[in-house]
Amino acid sequence: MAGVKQARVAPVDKHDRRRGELAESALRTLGELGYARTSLREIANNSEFSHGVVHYYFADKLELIVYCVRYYKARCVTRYDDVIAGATSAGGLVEAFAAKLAETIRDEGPMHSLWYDLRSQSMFEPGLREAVTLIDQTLEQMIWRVISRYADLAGQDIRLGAAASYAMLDGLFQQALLGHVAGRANALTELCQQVREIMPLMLTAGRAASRSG
Amino acid sequence: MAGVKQARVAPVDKHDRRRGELAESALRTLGELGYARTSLREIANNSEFSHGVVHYYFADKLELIVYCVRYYKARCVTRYDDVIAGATSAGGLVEAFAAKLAETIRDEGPMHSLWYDLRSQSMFEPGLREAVTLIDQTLEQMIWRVISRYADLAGQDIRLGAAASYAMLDGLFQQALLGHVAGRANALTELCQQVREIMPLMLTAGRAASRSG
DNA sequence: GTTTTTCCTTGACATTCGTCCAGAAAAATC
DNA sequence: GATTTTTCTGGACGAATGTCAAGGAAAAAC
Repeated sequence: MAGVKQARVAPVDKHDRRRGELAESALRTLGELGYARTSLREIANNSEFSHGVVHYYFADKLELIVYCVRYYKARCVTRYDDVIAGATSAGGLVEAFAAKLAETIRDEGPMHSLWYDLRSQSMFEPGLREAVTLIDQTLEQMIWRVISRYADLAGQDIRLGAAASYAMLDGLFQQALLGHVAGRANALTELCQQVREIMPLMLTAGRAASRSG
Repeated sequence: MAGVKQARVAPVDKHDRRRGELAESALRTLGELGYARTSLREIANNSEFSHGVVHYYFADKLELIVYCVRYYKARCVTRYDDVIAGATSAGGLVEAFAAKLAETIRDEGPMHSLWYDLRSQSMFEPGLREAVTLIDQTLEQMIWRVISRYADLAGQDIRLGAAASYAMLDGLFQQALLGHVAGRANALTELCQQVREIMPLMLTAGRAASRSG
C-alpha cells in the first residue's frame, strides 16, 4: 500500500518505442499530405493502431508534431558527415556534396517538403517555434561543418558567416525541391551546377594557401 | 425575346471589384492565421460580408486562395523598382536594396509569412502550383532587375544565373523573416549586413569596366 | 411604380476534426 | 490461475469546416 513499487525495467523504454513508431507513421503521413491536411485519424490509419491510441501516448496533436520534428532531426544531423569524412580534395567535396543534396531530394522529397511546411507553420504557431529553431540551428551547423572542411581542403578562408552560408544554400536547396516536386526534370542537375558555382564564392580567393606540410 | 440584351456597362467590373475586396480580407486573415487555420467564415468575418457571399464570388476555397495569391503578386512586382531607379552608385543600390528588404519584413511580415506558407502548401496541393510558380518567376525577375542594375552601376558582369541569384537572396530573406517573427531583435540588421557582404559576390571581380560613354 | 435581375444573408447539410471515455484485451505481477 | 496494471479499441461528443439552397434586400430596367 505505502510505497509504490517500480518495475525494474523502466516502462518508459517501451513507451518511447511506441512513441517512435507513431512518430514514424506520422512522418510518413505528414510527408505525403502536409501539415494542413494531416489528421490524427489518418496518422493512426497509416500505423497499426487505432486513432484513440494517439492520445494515450501524446497529450495533443501539437505534442505529437513537435515530437515528430525532433524525431526527424535525429536522422538529418549526420547526413553529410560521410561527405565530409570521405573528401580528399576541395573539388571532390563539392561534387560529393552536390550529389548528396540532389540525392536526398530524390530519395526523401516528402520529408523535405514537410520540413519547409512545418518551418512555415512555425511562423503562425508559436508552439512549433522552439523545435523548428533548434533544427534550423542544427542544419546550420551541419552546413558549417561542410564549409569548414571545404575551406580546409582548399586552403582558403571562409568568407561568410554560418547563418548566411546556410541561408544561401538552403535557398538553393528549397528552389530545387520546389522544382523537383513540380516535376521539372532537370531541377536536380541544375542544383548541382549551382552548387558548383557557388561553393567557391564561399571562400576568399585570397592567399591563405595550404597549411599542411 | 430573341436577342439577349447586354448591359452596356459590364457587370464584370463590379464583380471583380468585390472579388478584390474579398481577396484583401482573405489576405489579411491568411497573413494572420496562415493557410492551415484560415476558414472561409473567418475570412468573411474580417470583411463586411457574411460567409455565404464567398461562394457567390468564388467557386470554392481553392479558387479564392489562388485568386488571392495572384492579387498579392500585383503588389509585389514593383517593390524594388524605386530602388533600381533611384540608385546612382553600386554601393548606394546595395544599401537601398538591403534597407528595402528589411523594411518590407518589418511592415509586411505577415504577408511574407503567408507567401512562404503557400509556397510550401503548393508542394502538397497541385492546384496551387501554377499560381505559386508564376509568382516565384516574377520575384526572380524582380531580383534579376536589381542585380542587372547593380552590375551596370558597378561596371562588372553578373556571375550567377537568375535562378541561383534569386534562390540565394530568397534564402537570406526567409531566414531573416523567420528570425523576425520569432522575435530575434537584430534579425533585420543582420540581414542588411549579409546583403552587403553577398551582393559583391554576385558580380565578377573582373574588368568589365563601365560601358557608358 | 412594377417587374426583373443582381446581390447578399441566414440557416442548414454532411463531414471531419481533436478530444475524451468506458471498457475490452493483453501483459505483468503476485 | 487470480489480480492488478498497462495497453489499446471503438464509439461518442461538441465544435468547426466547406458547401449549398431558399429567400429577403437592394439595385436596375422597364
